[in-house]
Amino acid sequence: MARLREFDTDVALDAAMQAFWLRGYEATSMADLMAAMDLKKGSIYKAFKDKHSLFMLALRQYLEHANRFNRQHLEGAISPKAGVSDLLHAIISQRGNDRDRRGCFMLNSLVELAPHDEAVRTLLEDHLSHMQAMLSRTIAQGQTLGEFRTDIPADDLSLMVLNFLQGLVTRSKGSVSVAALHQQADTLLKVLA
Amino acid sequence: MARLREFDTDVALDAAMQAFWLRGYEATSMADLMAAMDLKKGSIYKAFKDKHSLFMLALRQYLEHANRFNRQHLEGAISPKAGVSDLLHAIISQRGNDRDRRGCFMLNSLVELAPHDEAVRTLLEDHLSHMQAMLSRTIAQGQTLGEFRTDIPADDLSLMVLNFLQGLVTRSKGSVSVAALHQQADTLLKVLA
DNA sequence: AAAATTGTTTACCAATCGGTTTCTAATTTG
DNA sequence: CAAATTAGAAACCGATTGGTAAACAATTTT
Repeated sequence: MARLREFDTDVALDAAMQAFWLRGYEATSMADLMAAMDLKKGSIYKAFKDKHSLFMLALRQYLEHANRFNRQHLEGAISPKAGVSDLLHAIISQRGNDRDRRGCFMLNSLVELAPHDEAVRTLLEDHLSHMQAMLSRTIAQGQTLGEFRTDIPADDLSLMVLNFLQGLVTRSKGSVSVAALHQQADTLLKVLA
Repeated sequence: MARLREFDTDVALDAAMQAFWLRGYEATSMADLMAAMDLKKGSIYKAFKDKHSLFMLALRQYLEHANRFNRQHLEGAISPKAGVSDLLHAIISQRGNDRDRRGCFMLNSLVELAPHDEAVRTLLEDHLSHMQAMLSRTIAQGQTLGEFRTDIPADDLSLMVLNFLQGLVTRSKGSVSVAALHQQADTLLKVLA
């Protein structure tokens, strides 16, 4: 080890994530990244190899953060049903603060890159199935407590919630009121009971 | 009028649509479009103004086609509920034939461009609200026939179907079996009854 | 302190980007 | 046929793309 790095890798990575999140992979140029990360091109390439590797790291960081967020809301409530409700409304509230319509970085990447980029595809595949498993566990608990209908397996219900959620976030890329989204979430919860 | 056009505008536009559909707006270069449309650059610019105008025309053409498709399946069945079922399974069947994981051109554009491109955003906004209105009408009919639950307004149910559908198509950008998607659609139908 | 090693900066690279200009070919109108 | 008009082909445009090489600066090891 000789000269030491002058910047914090995590801070720089977070800045890169914000840039990719805002514009997507293709539309984010190295110039954009340099500005966002406040680094010269050489430093970026030395620390993160290339644009694609940097993107993968940024995406991984986002997924870890999203995972923590989801688990906290899903399992931090007083009951399984309250957890599902809390998660839905928390995600919708995030959309309300999203003035640039950035949406969900995971879904953006799924749409833009998953079809042509196998590394992205498998990474997101794993994330989605993990999230579904978590949801399914919570819903199954709620079923034993009588909070959710039992005529449909928890696995199927969790897939429905996930589909609903993904559609809702995608839809929020257009112009929809946050209040309407909250109402849609309540409709889903009613249907699950 | 002097010399007449050697190519069919609609055929060329359809080819452009395929190209944009496959890779998205940013990732599709003029060279890609030239190859897909089998035209030289000059001809494209003379006939379609520029890349963005060409994209808007291609997107409009797609939306018209999608609209016909949706209406035929939704209203061409023997009952409202059969129509909703038909539409869901027809869309899923399309995903099964989508080896390149192109997904839905409308949703791809919503995710990639709607946040930064107002023309795209309003166009898709109109399309989505029109589709929701159509769905809502069909579901309301089904409610009077006793095919759908009446404890939730048709407007809310239609939003749920739309969200579900969008999430499902987005999800199919990863690796999911068509059979699983059909099952998820049946779960939704069960919940609507 | 000298050598070795690593981070930062600057300049540079070929390739490609979307778009235009120029020239030629074809067709209509007078 | 001649003039006018429009389509198509090819060359060309500056700007930008992602990525690299080289020079310089800082730190560790000997």
